[in-house]
Parts: sequence; structure tokens; C-alpha cells
Amino acid sequence: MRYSNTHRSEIHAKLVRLAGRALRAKGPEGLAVAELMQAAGLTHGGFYAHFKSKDALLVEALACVFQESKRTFQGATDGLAPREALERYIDLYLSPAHRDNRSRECPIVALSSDLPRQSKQFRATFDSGLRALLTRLRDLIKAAGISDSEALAASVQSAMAGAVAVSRTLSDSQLSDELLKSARASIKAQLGLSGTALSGGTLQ
Amino acid sequence: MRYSNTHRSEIHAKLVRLAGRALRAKGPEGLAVAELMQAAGLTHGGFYAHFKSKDALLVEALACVFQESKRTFQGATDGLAPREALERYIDLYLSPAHRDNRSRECPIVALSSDLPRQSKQFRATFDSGLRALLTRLRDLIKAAGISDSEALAASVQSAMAGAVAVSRTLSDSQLSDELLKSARASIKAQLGLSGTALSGGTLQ
DNA sequence: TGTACATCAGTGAACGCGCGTTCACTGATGTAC
DNA sequence: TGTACATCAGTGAACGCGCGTTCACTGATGTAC
Repeated sequence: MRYSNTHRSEIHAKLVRLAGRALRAKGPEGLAVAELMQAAGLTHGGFYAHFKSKDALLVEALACVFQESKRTFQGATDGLAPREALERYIDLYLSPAHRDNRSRECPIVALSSDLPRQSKQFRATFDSGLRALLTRLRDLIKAAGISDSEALAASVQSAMAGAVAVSRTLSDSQLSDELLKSARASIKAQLGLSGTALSGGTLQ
Repeated sequence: MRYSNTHRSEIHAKLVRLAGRALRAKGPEGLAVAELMQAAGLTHGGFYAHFKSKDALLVEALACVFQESKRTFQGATDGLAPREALERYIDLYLSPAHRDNRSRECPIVALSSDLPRQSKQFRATFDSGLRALLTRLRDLIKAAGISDSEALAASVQSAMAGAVAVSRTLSDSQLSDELLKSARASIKAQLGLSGTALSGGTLQ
């Protein structure tokens, strides 16, 4: 054989990984098959030896993105006590680095506006990825001894995604940094974590 | 003259209004010129008598959407005391009706993911619309006697946008409703408003 | 050992479609003389 | 009062481009005999 036994699956995995980046950076419609193949050092014609259609690729890429996001979550929080793990997750999620790196960002931030226009399969993949993510967060909140873990997980996660999304649209980078900072404080306060100095809600 | 003096500007305004709806429902790329013209009862060829390009339309439509959003805000809160106005805004924003009506929803929810791929002018229009919105919210928070109004406005608004965006992606409608409910509670708690019963952050 | 054939990832031209954009034309009305 | 012309919103065919998809072909390697 000209190619190794694993060649095919390696190329496949590479395409899925690259597509996961392009998907977040450019959106489902912005991801172009020919461009992806070129990025992988191939020509566009070979695409259909690996995927039935562009949509099939998108679904695989999205699943891969949620997997990556899971690994990132676990890599960052592994070995930490629940409350420290929560703080670390919040700090990482609401960091300028997350805001500035579109191709690696959380799929919730990158894709929620595009979802309604996508295929049923794509939406189902997003839904299950999101639910898995919320379950992980809920378990962590529960493990930290905080009540209402289910409701809090959803509200905290959506607030963080919104903060990153909005911070990315603000042209004034100082304002953008301040939003991330105040969101970190609010969310930690919401969870009753330490470092709530900046949180508001007090009467003057 | 075959057409009245105001005919031209009426048609122009109608196109901008319709485009504002389509823009939110389908995104900037999903909005098709021919489809828009057909919705206005015209043929696609006439479009360029009204707009220099599709992008020029998008910019006008976005500005119109922020105007609408301003009117909605003022219509809902006018005449109310600051704290009641805040509660009302939160309840309206985080309502199932807002989540379910894509063509009328807040531009932050509808468009933040698409922004980076849009023209400079479009992004500038979004930026100024967003800042005006944040300023209105900040003033209301300040008027309610709540400290840190600037930071809170940004964090509250982005949290609400995130909650609506995420609630829209959840296929389980009960879960989606619960997210909105718990977001309402969290955000009111964050602002120190009444009705914080559901908010978490307490140790078990 | 050598020849013919099968395999298969990849190539690149071509096709079809949607969509933004252009443009010559229409047809109703107002105006000049 | 009537005729020729100007105006102008709107029409619809056509063009160009990007992009997903198809398909006949290539070329390197393994296999049968």
C-alpha cells in the first residue's frame, strides 16, 4: 500500500480538527470546503472521499469542538477542589485570551446565533454537547456545596457566554476588559465564591 | 407625478424595516435582496434605486433595529420608578416571547456571532447602538440608587443576552423556560432588586 | 522473476445553483410650447 | 387644446462569482499467476 493503514483516519481526523477551528472562526456558512482542503494540503475534489457532504463534516466538527471543550475544562480543573475549580473555570472562560481567540472559543459563544439556520443533526449535536457541558458544571457546583446547582449552572454558563460575546463586539478594548472583569466578579458572587469585591447590588 | 412626494421615502423606510426583521431572523448573509424586495411587493431590480449596495442596506437596517429596540425599552419603562423599570426590562428581556420571536429580538442576541465577518461600517453601527443601549441601562441603574452602575450595566446586559441566546438553543422547552426564570432571578439579585427567592449562592 | 491487473487516495476540470449587481427597457404622469 | 418630450419608479433578463458537488482520470503500490 502506498499509504499507511492509519493514513485515511489520520487525514479524516485532521480535517475534522481544522474544520472545528474554521467553524468557530468563520461560522458554518463561512467554512469553505476548498479552503479547508487546501489548509490540509489537499485539493477540494478529495473531500467527498472523507465526508458524505459539507453538513456531515459540520456535524463531526461540532462534536469534536465539544470534545475539545470538555478536555479543556477537565485539564484546567483537574485535581482542584470544587470551589477552586469553579473559580479557575470562570477566570479562564472570562479571560481576554478566550475573547481574542475565535478559532478556539467556546462553541456556545461562536455558534448560538447561527444555530437556527443549521441542519437538524447539527442542532441535535449542539444540544447534546451543551447539555453535557451544563451537567459537568452542575456537578461541580453541587460538589462545591452550592444549592440550586441545576438552575445556577445554566444561568452562570449563559451569563459567561453572553459576556464573552458582548465583550468581543465592543471596539473599545478597555471597556471590553472591564466587562470581562465585572462579569467575573458578578458570577463569582452569584455562586457565593470569594473575591466578590467588585460585585454590585448594594444601595448607595 | 405618478407617485406621491413621499412615496420614495416610504418605500425606503419599509425596506429598511423589513430588512431589520430579516436581518435578525436570518442573519446578514441569510438576508437575500430578491426575497426582501418580493416581501415589499417589488422586483429585485429596483433595489439599487434605493440602496448603493446590500451592505448599505444592512447598515441602515441595523441602525433601525437599535432605534426600535430603544423605543421598546422606553415604551416599556416610561413612567415607572427606576427600580420598577429595571424589573420590567429584565422580565421582558428574559421572557419566552423574546426568545421565540427571532425577527424582533434584541440585536445583541441575534447578531453578535456574525459581527466579526461584517463590514467596518456595520460593526461601527453595532458598536454605537450597543453603547447607547448600555448607557440607557446604566442611567436607569444609577437612578435606582445602585452602585457600580457602569460595570453592572454591561455585565447585566451581556448576561441577559447570553441567557436568551442559550435558552433558544435548548431543545427541551421546559429546561429553556427554567433557564430564563433562573436568569431573571439571578440578575435581579445581582442588582439587589426584590424577588430574589430563587437566586443561589448560599451554602447548603 | 516478470507481466497484467486491482486498489485507492488524491487531482482538477466541470456543472449547477444561489445571489448580488447591472442595465436596457416600460409605462404612467407631468411639462413645454 | 394637442403633440412631443422629460421624468422616474419599477421590471426582468442577464452577468459574474463563489461554492458545494460530481466524475473521469492519475499514479503509486500491492497482488495474482
